[in-house]
Amino acid sequence: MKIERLTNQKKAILDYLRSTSVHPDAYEVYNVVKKKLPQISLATVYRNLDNMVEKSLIKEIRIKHDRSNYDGMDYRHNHFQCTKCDRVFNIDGDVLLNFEKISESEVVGLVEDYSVMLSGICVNCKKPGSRNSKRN
Amino acid sequence: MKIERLTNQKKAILDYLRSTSVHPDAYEVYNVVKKKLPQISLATVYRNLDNMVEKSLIKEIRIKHDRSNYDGMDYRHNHFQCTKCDRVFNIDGDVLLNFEKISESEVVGLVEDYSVMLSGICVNCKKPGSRNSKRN
DNA sequence: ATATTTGCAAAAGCTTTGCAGAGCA
DNA sequence: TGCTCTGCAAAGCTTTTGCAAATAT
Repeated sequence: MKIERLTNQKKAILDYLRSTSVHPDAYEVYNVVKKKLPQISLATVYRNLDNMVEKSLIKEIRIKHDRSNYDGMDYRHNHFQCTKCDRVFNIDGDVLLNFEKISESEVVGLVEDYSVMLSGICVNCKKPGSRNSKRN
Repeated sequence: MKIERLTNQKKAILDYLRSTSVHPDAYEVYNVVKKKLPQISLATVYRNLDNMVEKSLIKEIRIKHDRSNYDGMDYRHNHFQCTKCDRVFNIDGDVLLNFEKISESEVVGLVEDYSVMLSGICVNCKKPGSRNSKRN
């Protein structure tokens, strides 16, 4: 992995993502950061976002089907997406343990559905000597 | 909403998605369906996938960050994604109620993390007279 | 019969990449 | 100084769209 340098661009992007809960996409990040660094380029934003996702400084989430959005909050949380306005809200606390509490009290709104994505190492990749690699 | 016609193309696409658990993307669907209907076009596949997602015949899921994948299984389930090979496996049963059982028994593999997306109507959109609409 | 759906090709939109110069360590 | 990072522009990919012909009902 490449050696890491802390540039103003990277700092500004991370600062912004840490300060907001609007889950912006790359272009929104670009527009905000451009106020501080007027000649930053969109390509730099993309490169840094990728970089920060890779080292788990931020998370990539899917809100719309044609782009990535980014979540810079550094505490564990989950999400609630409104099916009317598409906005995504953060849900603090452990959803799995408190699902009934959350849906009953309607902390964020009326919960109608949910989907869970577990992640980890699958049975195949756990086998000793397994050389599975990412597919295209 | 438009009146609906059942074309061979739509039938073939749905048949394929109902028969597999590989969560293909649009291009993979196109390549499989092309064996039955050699001159089907990729645009038709996209149009029908959109259409079927809209009326909840299938689900759109995000496996890779640059495209949509599709899940045609018509029973309720959730997913487990391997961080090594990126493959996505179905998890039957209620993950929220059986999370410990699933992670302890390692049904699909070693569960290291999870994320939950709830959905429904947010507090704002629930307000009477609310006219929130989808954002770009 | 006729309005929807398809195929084709082109366009659109998000994201990535090559390269020369700028800037961090 | 040396090597990474940036900005710019172009390219790459996935997805969408216009339009005339085909097709479901």
